[in-house]
Amino acid sequence: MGLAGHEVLAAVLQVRAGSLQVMLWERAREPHARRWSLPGGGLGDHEDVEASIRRQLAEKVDVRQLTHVEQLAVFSAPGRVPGPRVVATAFLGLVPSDTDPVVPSDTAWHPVDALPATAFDHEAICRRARHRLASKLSYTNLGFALAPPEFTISALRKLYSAALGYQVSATNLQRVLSRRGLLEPTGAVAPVGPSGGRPAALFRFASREMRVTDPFAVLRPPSSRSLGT
Amino acid sequence: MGLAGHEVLAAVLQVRAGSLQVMLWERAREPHARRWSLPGGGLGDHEDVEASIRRQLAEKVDVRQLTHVEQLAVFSAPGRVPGPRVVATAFLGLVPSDTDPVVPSDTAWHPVDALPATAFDHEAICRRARHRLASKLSYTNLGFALAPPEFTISALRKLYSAALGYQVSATNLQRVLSRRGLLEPTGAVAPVGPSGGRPAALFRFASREMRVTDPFAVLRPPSSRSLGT
DNA sequence: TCAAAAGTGTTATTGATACACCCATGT
DNA sequence: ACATGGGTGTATCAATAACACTTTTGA
Repeated sequence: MGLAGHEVLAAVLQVRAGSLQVMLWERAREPHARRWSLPGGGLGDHEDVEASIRRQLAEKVDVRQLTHVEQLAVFSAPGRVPGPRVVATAFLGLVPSDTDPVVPSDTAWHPVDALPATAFDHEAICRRARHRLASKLSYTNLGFALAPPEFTISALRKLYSAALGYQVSATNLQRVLSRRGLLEPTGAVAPVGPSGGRPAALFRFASREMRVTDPFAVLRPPSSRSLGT
Repeated sequence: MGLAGHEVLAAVLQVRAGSLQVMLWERAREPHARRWSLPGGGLGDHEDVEASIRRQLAEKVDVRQLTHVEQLAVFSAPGRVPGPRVVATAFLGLVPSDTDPVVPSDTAWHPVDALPATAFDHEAICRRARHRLASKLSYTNLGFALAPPEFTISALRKLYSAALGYQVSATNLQRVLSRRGLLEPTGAVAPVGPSGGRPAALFRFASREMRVTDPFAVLRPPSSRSLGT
């Protein structure tokens, strides 16, 4: 059984100021000093990889602000970091847009499509995280992890547009999510803006656990209609 | 950086005799003697996890018969195997149905919905592999990895039905795959069976590289039509 | 009364399922 | 001829994109 260093890394994503951003810290020491790096670190002996990444992120960001964590992939190229071989398990983490975690002074948020110079293979991990997020927004209820507990439809539209990288229609977004039973009105309305206009109704996600909502894109099992009676 | 044993494991799936089966070997020694286990082993110092699983599978099955290999997930619970901690990177492997790999005497194929007593967390890995395969058959061209180079529509129907676990219609399967440009006729026809009937036309997959064919189930980007002119 | 923002109704389109029908070949 | 599958045409259904229209409020 090969012995190898094992680290866990997370691309923590949040929609900030209208764009999808990732949390990075600036390396002070070699290797790759002054380059930006994903948070993470070594795997402890008595924790699994998910517990480990949650523990390590707790040093950067309040755990309660992490609304979703999932494995992305293993990165294991022998030369991915200088020196002895280190295998990395990469994660995607999500933080809702209404929080502004207090981060250490070496840590900052960067728009995912304008990354600074990054360390090691961390840019590839960011790309993977972005892609996973965009995919899951389409076929799961993962939007809850980016959104505050309550939000207006136009706020939600901005979140989805930023995360997907293209504009989505508020009208159709509401209808798709409502038909699937993901969205429910709270009954309250948001305060109105400086320039008037109708106050927006507030909504929440019906569930804050990730659930697949579109399991069979095609090749669905036979409908119950043709089986019944 | 935590040091940990690292192993790679693969659930190699094939449609055999009309059912989806997984390759397992029977453990001779403790721990978990007489239980069935996924092929794999330790990660070497100079290979990444994918090279490693391909190398280790080569001992069980001719590499050229492996039409697809992809990462599933990391399994890392501290107690997943007795003794010192071992982290496992699990893979899905696929073998086309027209091959019958020569396997060692301790190794055999088992239908995935009637598994024998399995070792460690290997049953969970098999479940994960099954689920991944079924999902990807719906939104990628992954069928090529289960199918022979040429096949009739009804043979393909049997493959998809076995892998998905429910009957699919030959008519609609052909149309869905053709519309997406995945399937192309070879021009040849298959030899006719003992009881007559029209000879079936032969088809092949246009590409034998995995490609996503249904990238946006919903929340598609705006169509080119509304952007043009 | 007007402007701004929110939300609804309606149509068109796309892509899938279900199913009837026609075709080609061996016996 | 006819039985045995293979393949095609077509009706129907479901979900979504596009867009015009109505509603609600503040200035």
